[in-house]
Amino acid sequence: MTSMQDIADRLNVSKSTVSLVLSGKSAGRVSEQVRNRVLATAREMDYHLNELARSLRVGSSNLISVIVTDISNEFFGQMTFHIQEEAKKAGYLVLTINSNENDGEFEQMARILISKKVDGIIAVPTPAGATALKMIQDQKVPLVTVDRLCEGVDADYVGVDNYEASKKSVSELIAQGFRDIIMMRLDLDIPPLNERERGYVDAMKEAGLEQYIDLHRIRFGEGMEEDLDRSLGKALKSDAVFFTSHRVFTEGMKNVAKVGGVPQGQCVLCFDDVRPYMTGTSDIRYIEQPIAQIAQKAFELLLAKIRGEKSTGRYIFPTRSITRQNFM
Amino acid sequence: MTSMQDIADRLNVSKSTVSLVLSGKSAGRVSEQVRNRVLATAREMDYHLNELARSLRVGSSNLISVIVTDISNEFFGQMTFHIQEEAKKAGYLVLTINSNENDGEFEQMARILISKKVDGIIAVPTPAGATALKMIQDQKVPLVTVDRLCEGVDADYVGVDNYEASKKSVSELIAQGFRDIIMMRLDLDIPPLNERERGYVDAMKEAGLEQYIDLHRIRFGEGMEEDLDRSLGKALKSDAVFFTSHRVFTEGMKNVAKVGGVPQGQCVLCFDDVRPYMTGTSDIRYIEQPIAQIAQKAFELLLAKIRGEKSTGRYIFPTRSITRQNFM
DNA sequence: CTGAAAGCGCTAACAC
DNA sequence: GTGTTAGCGCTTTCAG
Repeated sequence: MTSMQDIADRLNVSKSTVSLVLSGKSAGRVSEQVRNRVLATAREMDYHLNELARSLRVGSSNLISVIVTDISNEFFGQMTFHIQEEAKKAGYLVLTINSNENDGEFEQMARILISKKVDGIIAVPTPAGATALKMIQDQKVPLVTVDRLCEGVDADYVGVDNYEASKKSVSELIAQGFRDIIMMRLDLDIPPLNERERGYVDAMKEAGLEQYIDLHRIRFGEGMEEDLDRSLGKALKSDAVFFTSHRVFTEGMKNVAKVGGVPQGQCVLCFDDVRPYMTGTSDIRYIEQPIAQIAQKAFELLLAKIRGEKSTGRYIFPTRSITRQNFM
Repeated sequence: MTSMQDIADRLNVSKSTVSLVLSGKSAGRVSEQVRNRVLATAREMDYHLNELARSLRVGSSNLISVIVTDISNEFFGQMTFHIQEEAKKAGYLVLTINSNENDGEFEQMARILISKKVDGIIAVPTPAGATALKMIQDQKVPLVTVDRLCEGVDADYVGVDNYEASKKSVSELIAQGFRDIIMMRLDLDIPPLNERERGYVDAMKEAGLEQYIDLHRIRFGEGMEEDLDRSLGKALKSDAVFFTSHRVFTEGMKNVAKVGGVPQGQCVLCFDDVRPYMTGTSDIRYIEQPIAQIAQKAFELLLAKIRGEKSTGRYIFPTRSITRQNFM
């Protein structure tokens, strides 16, 4: 394919002149005439810049990466989408990576990204992702973590107060007369889920309902459906069920479909937007995280880091409890 | 950061030797002793290959790109996910790009990807994406198109028979006694939606139900909610409503939530997996596209192209109609 | 078995 | 205003 040299040869100018023109740095340094001829031949010869060469030379790739644990989780899908839109505005492309909640994959991917010389990484750490995060930092690649705080790693973080959000929503349910509230959570040892569990447990205790506390741990991946099947029998007899994440909710719903739907009078509570599911007569509510804001903040922090900012911070955004009333 | 030269200097060997070892090409060309010392110091000095330099030298980046029109559409989200998994196995990373159904963005992104020297592109073309596709082909970047056939461009294509799938499902509804079946489709001039519409219309006509044909076009983006609001009044009074894509379905469901859910006895039909929505007493069915297979085939074709395959082909996969019975 | 040297395509000093 | 030159970090002949 055509290179700057090719254009230079054709025009009998040097490739530095061509470079100046094509990279828009010709202002006052190249004559109008030459400029136009370069531009014209570039078009004519169907020239496309070789970013690889440019990146190698200038030491930055205009590429960032977003590593999430499960892209098929709508929450992360949305987050990635918003980060991409922000990145696009700033002239960055984004490599989307899926770690599948797997520490090994996370580390391996971090290694590859370092090699690729990405300009920065926004990551949702896997359960034991600290080593990978440290490797990223050792290589001086700008890093911001999202959704899950990783203790022991001094990196920017943006997320929500999962404990408070969970506790508040459960307390609301209790105030409205629900007693037998059970919780379905994934069997992953990650801070958000642990916090949501703690919020639930504390809310129940404070209301004197410890005898109703009922926690179901659902395996992530292999065995999920089986666990869901087993737990759902119990769930169907309760007053309310609290799904602690979008993924366990949708999977749970597939199972609920098998047994004829959510029982009359039961309330379903879920973390993350499930608006499209609030269609029937059943009472479905959810806790909304401000995804767009989280994504925006994460990218903003990353950009600051890329531009040399040293200090790190933790940013907590507020959640909202959504009940159907909000739509009427 | 450490380079091969640094390691070479430390060991008093040449960087070519280091390169040989580190790229695994040392078999029988470098002594066991030197090999081990190189490996050890590389680890010690925390060496990470600079892929940019390698790519520039060898002329390939181990990077492919997937361009979809709307990543927040679950169908495309899943597709991207599966392509990523396939790519990972083959040692490729994937740049996920969102064109937002916009021809201009599509073309601009194609241009950037060409500059980035991606090894191949899997694209869902925008409505008038032919020029961008041609540009990609002119630059000899391997290309396969998915979901939407772009007439006038000789590229690999993988998708489903939208006309047949739509017609068959509508005919089934009619056979089961539904008459007043209305269709909700996005206002995008793209082959799959046009085909699905044609399938619906033909099924209705063949059953002598042309007087019931009722097509609602919903704007994509700005105005979507407004259009949905207007159309849904009508929809609620019909026997059945056919949403032609996942996006219009979920958006529609948000609206349905406002008015108290799907009316008793009404049937909702949709393209693409909506299993988690089949929870209530309402009759929800869907047409399933074999996403994983489509993704796999697309990547397989791309890989073949990357490896030099010249001929192009079109691959059509079968769909399945899913009704609740399948889950019992 | 190991080293020297060229070059991928570009940018940025620095000269003229 | 324009050209020369060096060099980003790597791979790959080609010698020895």
